[in-house]
Amino acid sequence: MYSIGQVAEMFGMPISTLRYYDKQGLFPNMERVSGIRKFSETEIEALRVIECLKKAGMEIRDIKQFMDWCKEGPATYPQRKELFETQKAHMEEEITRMNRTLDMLKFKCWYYEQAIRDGNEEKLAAMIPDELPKDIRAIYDSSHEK
Amino acid sequence: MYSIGQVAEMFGMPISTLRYYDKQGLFPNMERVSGIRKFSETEIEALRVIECLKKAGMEIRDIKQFMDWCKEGPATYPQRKELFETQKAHMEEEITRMNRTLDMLKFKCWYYEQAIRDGNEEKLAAMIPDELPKDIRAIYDSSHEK
DNA sequence: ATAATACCTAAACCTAACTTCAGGTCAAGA
DNA sequence: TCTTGACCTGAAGTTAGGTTTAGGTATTAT
Repeated sequence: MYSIGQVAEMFGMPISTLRYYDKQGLFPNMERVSGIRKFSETEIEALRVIECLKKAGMEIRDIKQFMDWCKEGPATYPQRKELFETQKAHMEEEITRMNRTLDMLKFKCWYYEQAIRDGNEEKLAAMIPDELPKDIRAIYDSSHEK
Repeated sequence: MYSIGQVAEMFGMPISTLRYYDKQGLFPNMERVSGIRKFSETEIEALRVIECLKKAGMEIRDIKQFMDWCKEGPATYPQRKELFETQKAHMEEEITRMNRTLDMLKFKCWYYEQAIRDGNEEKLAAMIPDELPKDIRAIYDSSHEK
């Protein structure tokens, strides 16, 4: 059994955040001894889950939903699975999108390297092939003004 | 030359957002005719850049900085390059982190598939090898309570 | 005895990026 | 003429995910 201060220390997060999570219902089983929160292994594990799910971009609302389903028992396995399937699809989409953005950033880095070397952007215009993806061209074109 | 309404239509965004961007200084060269905003090709291009940079997770503040540097001319090439290098590193880190999270989500999907098939989680305990990354074990362990 | 800690609460505050609102200008159409 | 529609402004409201504040309790150290 840990006090809120100990848990905050363990996870390197402010006490206020733990109280906030509790208020949002993320520790539905937490005990109290004369008003004071007692974090058991259950809550420690829940906190690890919370960190994971937050990294997955899940909102507090949805994390609470998950915690509530866990509390309800095996009948909610399908819902829990569905939740993770949705989250997985979302994350895959995000990664795809981010890789596209990364390509653009790489192009921009290359572009400015050339521009610095040449002293101006004009010579570059001729070098940029027309088949660049539209968003990369956009970012290229826009660098023209002034 | 486009009106704010036309641009909003073109980009599928609310007029209020365009006014907000303008107020934040993202269109430093925009003309006005008797108080009314006139979006030229320059602003259209700027808007495409804004969309790209927002996807890269850049804040409005930083996008404004970039727009201002563009206005200042070639002397700011190094700063602009630096901005994109930083953003690129940040995005690469993000992608790495997200792939780890994705692994966890895949595990969770698999896990619940088994749990649903078996009807309970107990049989699974024996199947989970000890060498699982800590965060995956955490999410596994936590599914135990109740 | 008293003062420092560690805990508690409700409620106000914070930031980013918008959105909504209330009130005003101006040109074109019925 | 009058009213509709597109534009303008500053200011207030919104949402998420906390953080800070003000005031209170309970235990421990001096």
